[in-house]
Amino acid sequence: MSCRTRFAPSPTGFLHIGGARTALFCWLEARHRGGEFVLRIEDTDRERSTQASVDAILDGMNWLGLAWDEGPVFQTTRFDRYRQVAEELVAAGKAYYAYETREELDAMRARQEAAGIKPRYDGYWRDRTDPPPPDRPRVIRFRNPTVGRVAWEDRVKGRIEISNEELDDLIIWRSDEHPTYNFAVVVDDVDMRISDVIRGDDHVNNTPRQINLYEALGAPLPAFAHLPMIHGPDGAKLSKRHGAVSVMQYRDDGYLPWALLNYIVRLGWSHGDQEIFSVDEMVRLFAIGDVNHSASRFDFDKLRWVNQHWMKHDDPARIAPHLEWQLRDLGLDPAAGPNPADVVVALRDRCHTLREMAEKARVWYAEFEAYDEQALARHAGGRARECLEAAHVELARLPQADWTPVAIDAALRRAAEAVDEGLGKVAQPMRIAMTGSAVSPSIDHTVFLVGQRRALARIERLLARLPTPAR
RNA sequence: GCUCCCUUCGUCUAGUGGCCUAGGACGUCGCCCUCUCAAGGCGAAAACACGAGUUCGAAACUCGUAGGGAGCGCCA
Repeated sequence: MSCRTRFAPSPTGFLHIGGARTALFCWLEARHRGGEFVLRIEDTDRERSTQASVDAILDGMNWLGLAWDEGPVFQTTRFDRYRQVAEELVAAGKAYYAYETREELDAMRARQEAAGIKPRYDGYWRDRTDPPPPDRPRVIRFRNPTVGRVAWEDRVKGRIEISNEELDDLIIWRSDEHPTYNFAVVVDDVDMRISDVIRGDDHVNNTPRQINLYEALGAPLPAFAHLPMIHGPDGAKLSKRHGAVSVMQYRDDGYLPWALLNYIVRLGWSHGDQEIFSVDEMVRLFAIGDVNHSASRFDFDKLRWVNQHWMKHDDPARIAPHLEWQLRDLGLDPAAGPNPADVVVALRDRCHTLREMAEKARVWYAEFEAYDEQALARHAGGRARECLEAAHVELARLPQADWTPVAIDAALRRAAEAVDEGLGKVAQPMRIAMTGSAVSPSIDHTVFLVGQRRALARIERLLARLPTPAR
């Protein structure tokens, strides 16, 4: 059987980090083995499912670049099929009608909990042949085996075994004519010929009853792989405060999609000591069997480091479009300044996200408002005026074709020499002239990106503000 | 309560009985480099949850204990 995996979110929210990693692992396993990856939307719960969530999930998948080969398949389009299978099971004696009301079931559960035993359906209608009572809700329950054990070799966790005595006769068809989750999943996975069910380990407990369903349907069992959870930095469940926001929030915050993938692939999976993986490498090296058993915590510091790594080591031209997106998001016009790829080169050692990069790039796309007074006080006194004047002379002299960081560096060094000072004495006032502050990338790049005309104008602007020396 | 799962530096992890005086990475700290800020280089502190057992030998295997997580719906 060739490899077919699926990612099956329910559209009741956006795609968050946990879902994204599940999707990634499903996608990687399929790609690695040359198989197919199916996207299925589990929208049987009409109350909670929304179109907005469907769109949000699709957006997230697209942004991450996790392309699916089939789907999205909506479960709501398959109700006839679920009903047909449920009725076949009844006809085959593998499922039966039951007529309890919700209130009766709640009361049964309450009694069992009070008695300190695991709440389970008592099987009242399991073997009853009396005619159906009138005016009662009717559901279909699966006739779960009562003896024996269910076991499977989980591809992540190893052998897991549970006694059938722990299971009860689950409802597969609700009184409101909807299938239930555990049933729809199995019918879909069988029909879609899913070979590897990869999902969060909150589903381990569902697996044995699903296996029984497979067997009742006479369907071949897929391999199961249950992924450990991802927690927030504090070890608690991911909440809005930390990771449980939409993956799109990571785009807004300035993370590269492939950097986010690199970070999350290492949550629970590793390949020796390697930390950095391109998407191609992940596909080549990933194997679901190498995934860890234990939950992990989301660490923003490491994500930021990985993101910077990719900003530093990728082709700037590949980063530039993402920076442009951020510039626009800040209300800046990328056309009103230098080539964004050059900005990437100047700033990538100094920031961890594209957001920070765009904010720092502001001075090249718009005039800055005011000078940093503290910077002025520290660096604009002494011989700052002479240094700036010398720099102005040298920079004005540069032919346009020589407006490069290398030539600018040489020019500023000549200026420093002319006033008999170290480069630092020229660089700091220049920095203030260029950006208004005492912090910026190396002075040659800073000046280069401002552009020649604007650079000269900015020197003049600062000179005009400095007190005229008494001659 | 019952069932299932998990447990190596603060965090992500390497480790499949001797290569472990437990390795790497993020973060932290120190030094170097330096036109600011970074980045980079070098270095440091930092972990096998606990207890028994198996074995010549255990981070690794077994059993217990503790701690954490998940599930026990006509939710998914």
